Amino acid sequence: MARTNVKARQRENEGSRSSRGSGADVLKSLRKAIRVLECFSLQEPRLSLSDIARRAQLPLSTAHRILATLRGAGIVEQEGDRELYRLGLKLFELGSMVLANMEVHREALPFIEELSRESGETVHLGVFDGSQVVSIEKMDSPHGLASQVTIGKGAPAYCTAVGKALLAFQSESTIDHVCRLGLTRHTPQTITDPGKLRKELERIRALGYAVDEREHQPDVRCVAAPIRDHTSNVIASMSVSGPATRIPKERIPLLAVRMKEVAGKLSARLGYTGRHPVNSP
Amino acid sequence: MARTNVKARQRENEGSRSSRGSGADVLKSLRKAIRVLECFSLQEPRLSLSDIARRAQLPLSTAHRILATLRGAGIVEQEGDRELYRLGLKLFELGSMVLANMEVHREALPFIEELSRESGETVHLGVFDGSQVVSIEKMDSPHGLASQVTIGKGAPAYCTAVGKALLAFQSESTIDHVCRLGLTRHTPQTITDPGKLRKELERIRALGYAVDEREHQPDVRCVAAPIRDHTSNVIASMSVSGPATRIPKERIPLLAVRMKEVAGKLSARLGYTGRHPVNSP
DNA sequence: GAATTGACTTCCGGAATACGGAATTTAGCA
DNA sequence: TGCTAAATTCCGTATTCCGGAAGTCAATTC
Repeated sequence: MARTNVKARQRENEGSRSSRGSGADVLKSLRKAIRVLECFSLQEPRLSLSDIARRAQLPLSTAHRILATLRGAGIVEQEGDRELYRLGLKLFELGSMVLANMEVHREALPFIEELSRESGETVHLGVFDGSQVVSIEKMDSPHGLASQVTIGKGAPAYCTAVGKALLAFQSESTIDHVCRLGLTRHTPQTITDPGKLRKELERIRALGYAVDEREHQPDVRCVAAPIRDHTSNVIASMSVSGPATRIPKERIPLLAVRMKEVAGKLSARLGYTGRHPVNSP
Repeated sequence: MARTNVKARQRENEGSRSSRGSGADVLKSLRKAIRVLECFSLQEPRLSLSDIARRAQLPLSTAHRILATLRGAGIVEQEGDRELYRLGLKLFELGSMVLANMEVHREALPFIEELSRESGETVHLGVFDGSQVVSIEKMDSPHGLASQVTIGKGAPAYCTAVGKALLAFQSESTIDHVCRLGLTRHTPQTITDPGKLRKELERIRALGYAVDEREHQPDVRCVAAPIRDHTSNVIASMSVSGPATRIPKERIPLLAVRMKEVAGKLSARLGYTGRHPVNSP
């Protein structure tokens, strides 16, 4: 009995330590391996053992053991025997499967192309990962400027059109979470006040589209509309974006109408009927 | 001296046991987690706990614990609390980084577009994962037929043009490995005899390009050429492919010249100078 | 070319951690 | 409402992993 209580208490403590809600603190070894993978970034795609050990806060021998296992599975790669590590092909294969199975991505492709052609600007499709926007498709118009955003890389949700169009339809607690992570200023126009952000999201819900008024990159405007699936939940959003000179404020209302129209068509293809949300108890 | 030899032999044994290069049998828990991820496929992207436990040959409770941890990290996702599991966004993010950091992919894009436009056929860029080809980019010509191949999915190395162009320049032991895995017949033209395959690879090395003579898909012909980097190693290959009616045998020599030319240009951009291979001791 | 340095790799005993069978809960179905 | 199949949780055990330390290797310096 005494023993059981001790264990239970230990588990509780561990739970509160992670402070991340519905996660699990179990499988510490696996968590460490994930920490190792998270060390890699677009900026630093190649890391040495000691770099990784430092970043993941693991002893050298532990990091080494994890990397050896990951390498054996093709999840990380290493040129020679004593070279830098990088993420491996297996990870790419697994990652591609995520997209291939994402219905919205498949269904969106023709709409994205159509929008890109008719607007002459860059079109984005993004989903929400709980705190950031992940761009899952982008198409640059041949005439437009190539956009800076990379597919697969996270971008802030609170200062991009795609992000705000998604964030506006998330739960209150999710919005709280994003605010708590901090609203970092990227341009003079970035909304950094949680109160103002909430007002903005309110407006987005009312209008049915979001505008990025040079809030993320200077001199870039975007217009985005939310996409719903058969459960009526907003699961993605779509934007057009371009240099502020080419997308003046006057052009926004028309673009917004068009984006809402296309997002509506796409939502319909995903089974959205406009009825009340399906409750998941 | 003696000691060093013993160690070297041990390493060799491990290598041959796992049959995948320098694997490691350490970290069983991590290996189990990887087995779980490998259960998912394009055909079956959504699996229940018991499906996964069966496929990965794990007890239910173990599989459940692993999935809970992976879910906590966003590597797998689950709609409701008791729904099917699927691969998660985090995996997509990690996977995209692999491509973004792959120099050959970046540098190849303009060449791929050029080839696709001028040939009017589908163009592929692939790399070798040790036993299969992984397509890392593909571009369908607007006039051509949309190809069946999916980016990120592995395809056989021994019966595709991209695959053979890569395989021809791999080590003898790698070629052995591929033969040992089996040369499955896909069409009447598939080369299923290891001896004949070796002859074919020989020919490819001599000519500098590979032809898929309807060996993988019936009535599809491809021509591929290898791409080298600054170490002179073949690291990727590029192909044009189309229906046999539109790519008759007579057209192959010209296509081959063109593919070799483009592959050469791309290799040059990757630092290939045509000098002798850099030896890695 | 010997010695120093810094980084990577392996070893090993202890104990924390993960295992997995069994019990419990949940949901769907008859 | 009771039944079945699946998911989830429990908990004692012992397997597996941990991580400090010793060993190896390669590059650089003197």
